[in-house]
Amino acid sequence: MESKKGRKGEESRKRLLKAAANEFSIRGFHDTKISEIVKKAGFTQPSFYLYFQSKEAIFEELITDFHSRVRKLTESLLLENGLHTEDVSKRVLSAVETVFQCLAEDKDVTRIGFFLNPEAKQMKKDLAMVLKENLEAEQRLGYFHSELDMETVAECLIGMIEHLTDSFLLTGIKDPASLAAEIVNLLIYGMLPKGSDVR
Amino acid sequence: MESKKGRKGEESRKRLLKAAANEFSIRGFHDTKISEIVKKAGFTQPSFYLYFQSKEAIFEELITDFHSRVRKLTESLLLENGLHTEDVSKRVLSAVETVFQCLAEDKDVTRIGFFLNPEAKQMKKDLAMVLKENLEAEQRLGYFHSELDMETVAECLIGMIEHLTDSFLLTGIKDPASLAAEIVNLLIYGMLPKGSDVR
Amino acid sequence: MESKKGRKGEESRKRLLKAAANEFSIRGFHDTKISEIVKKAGFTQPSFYLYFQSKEAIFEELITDFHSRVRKLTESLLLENGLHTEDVSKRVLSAVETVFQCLAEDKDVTRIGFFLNPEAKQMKKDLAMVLKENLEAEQRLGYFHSELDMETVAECLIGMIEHLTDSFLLTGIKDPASLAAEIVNLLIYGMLPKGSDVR
Amino acid sequence: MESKKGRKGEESRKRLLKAAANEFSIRGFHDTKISEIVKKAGFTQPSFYLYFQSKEAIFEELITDFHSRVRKLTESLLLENGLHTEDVSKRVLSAVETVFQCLAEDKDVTRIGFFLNPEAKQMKKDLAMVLKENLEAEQRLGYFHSELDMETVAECLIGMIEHLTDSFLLTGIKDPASLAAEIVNLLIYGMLPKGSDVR
DNA sequence: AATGAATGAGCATTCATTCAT
DNA sequence: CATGAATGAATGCTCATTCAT
Repeated sequence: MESKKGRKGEESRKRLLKAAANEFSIRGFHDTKISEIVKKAGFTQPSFYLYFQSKEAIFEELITDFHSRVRKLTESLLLENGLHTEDVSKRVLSAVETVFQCLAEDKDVTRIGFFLNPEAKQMKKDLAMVLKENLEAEQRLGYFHSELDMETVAECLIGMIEHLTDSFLLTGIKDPASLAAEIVNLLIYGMLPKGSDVR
Repeated sequence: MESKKGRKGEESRKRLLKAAANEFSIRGFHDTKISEIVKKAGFTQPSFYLYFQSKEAIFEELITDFHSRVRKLTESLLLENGLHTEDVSKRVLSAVETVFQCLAEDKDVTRIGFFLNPEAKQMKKDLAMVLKENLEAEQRLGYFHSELDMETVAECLIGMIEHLTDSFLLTGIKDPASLAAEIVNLLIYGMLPKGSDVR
Repeated sequence: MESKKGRKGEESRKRLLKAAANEFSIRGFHDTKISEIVKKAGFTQPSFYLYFQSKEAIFEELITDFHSRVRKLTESLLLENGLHTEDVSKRVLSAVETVFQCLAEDKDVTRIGFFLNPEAKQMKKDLAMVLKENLEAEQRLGYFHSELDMETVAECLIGMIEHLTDSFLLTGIKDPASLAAEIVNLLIYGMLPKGSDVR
Repeated sequence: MESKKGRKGEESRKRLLKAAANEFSIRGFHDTKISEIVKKAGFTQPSFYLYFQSKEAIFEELITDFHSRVRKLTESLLLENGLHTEDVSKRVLSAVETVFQCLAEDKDVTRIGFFLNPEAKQMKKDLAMVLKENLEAEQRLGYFHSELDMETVAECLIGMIEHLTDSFLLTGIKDPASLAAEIVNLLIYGMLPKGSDVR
């Protein structure tokens, strides 16, 4: 079922995946009909089953795709942890921007994997943990003040990323770079005016 | 159809609403079956249609409930804008806590109205606008530094609230007060250590 | 699903069972379509699922019906074993006739349970064993000659019953009494002419 | 379409027939899928249609094979009718054994042609008629007692053969010779003990 | 001689909804 | 106020079969 050979088959498969990603991202799992996926891809219904076992299966595959993309992201974030550029804010900025770039790669798939997928919660938790570790490393080096609970910070960061992705990134209103800048600027420097006595 | 009088009828209606809220919040709109709602409420299928026109209708009603709750929230936030306690952070804290309290009132309904509902986006946008206005008022009074784009701040705030609500509030892990404290502490004072030269 | 109350429901269920029995017996499991069963019973498709879980389920139920009928048969055969009328051939005749009568009770169901059902083999084996025991009891009393392997005899009997049922009983060509008479006459007295020296 | 020449083609055709016979005999007509036949034979689906017009066609061909085998059988039975060995029982034995031998030749094909095939009934009828004629010939010569209805006897014989074939021959539990012996012994001499006064 | 790719036609099943009581 | 019984409308999936190479 998935061991077809030729170039053409591989291409048809991709066409179906793309059509499915789009339909799922617009309509959600249940309101997406195989008949629509297949029509969008220019096939008839049975062709679908030439490449995928079921509606669930293709959904799963899209999610798995997203999963592996996120895995690569977390790995790259861990690496970044090592190299220390002169400025903390630059390092954090770079990390957040990397996240947004990853989420911008394939918008339909992101919508599915990051928002529709019921297991997305775990994925976000994982991502939060990586961010937390990076932040704690910086904290130990004295770049952030020591009382901050970095787990909370990481969760807040995830929340911001999530919301801004949904509202501005996937809608095409803003790009990864500026979203990252906004978040980091806010987070790092806080909202109080320059001279105010902090605590 | 929806204006039955008797005490008993009113009670049955509420039982159905409650059961529906729970089912929807667990399973989402499409995976929720009338048959399950009705079973949970201790009725048979036709009884459902004694009180609600359709599956959509009961979902809408739950959303409307949530909507009006949120409307009250925004109104109270606007009012709070007027009274100025000694400390900015206290005022912001109070506002954010109010939001969390509102979202904690009925968890099932919040899940539906804030996360499942496709129109939730608009509601969040509205909420963001109110927060933005409050923040801008404070900013004009010099409590926050002037370059901050308060729209972005408001959106970030919404993101954090959203995520923390989903992960900690609705799961019962944390309460409104502590969640509000965490967010505000982070947002207001930023992450840099006390003595660092800000900008 | 199967715990409906009213008289009417019970009646509808029976109508479906009857229609299904007929369709299955004519067309076999696979060529029988729910749509036909339902049409024959005067319903629309979904009604079917009001009473039966699936096509498999209704087939199973028919088979189970047949099974319990056969079980009663074997029990009555065991009882008959006790009462000894004057004549062996009469006793055997009565047993075989009982079998045919049982198989004639509901022809459609017999066709399904005795011929279509893949588990029919086991049922026939069981039936053969009961017959064998009865025959051996008679044999021990000296009514049959002692070298006969009663297991073989029972199997042959089953074969005859099976074939005559299929060819003459279910087609309505012959009745239980005459079929039983024919078989028993042949079996008991053999084919050789009266005076020939047996072995 | 069915008249390919080459050696290899002929061989492929046979491989398909064999695979089909096996699948059909195990699963029956409807539960047998072309895809399985073809996999078993080591081909891809379209190859099937290189040799057979349809699923029905290959089934028919297998049945026809069986048919011609049975035709040869009946012819040989008619011939045997002529040669009179000293003993009736030996002649009957030989006939029945010939039948079993024929049915044992290719078990898969027998299962298909003798049990699955809806036209098997007619074939059995034909076979019964031949047997009947043979038996009547013997009867006229005084070898069997004259009141016996040889049609019934023939039908009973068919029933026994059928059942024993299904239960013992095709399962490999017993061989043609012993099966024939058991049947004939029972049929010819009957079940009553030697000395009992017959009728 | 054989295959990768695609399709037409059909069927079981599900679910929201209604009718008569 | 409530229910037993029934249905219209979809949709996922399977399978034999064909086309182009």
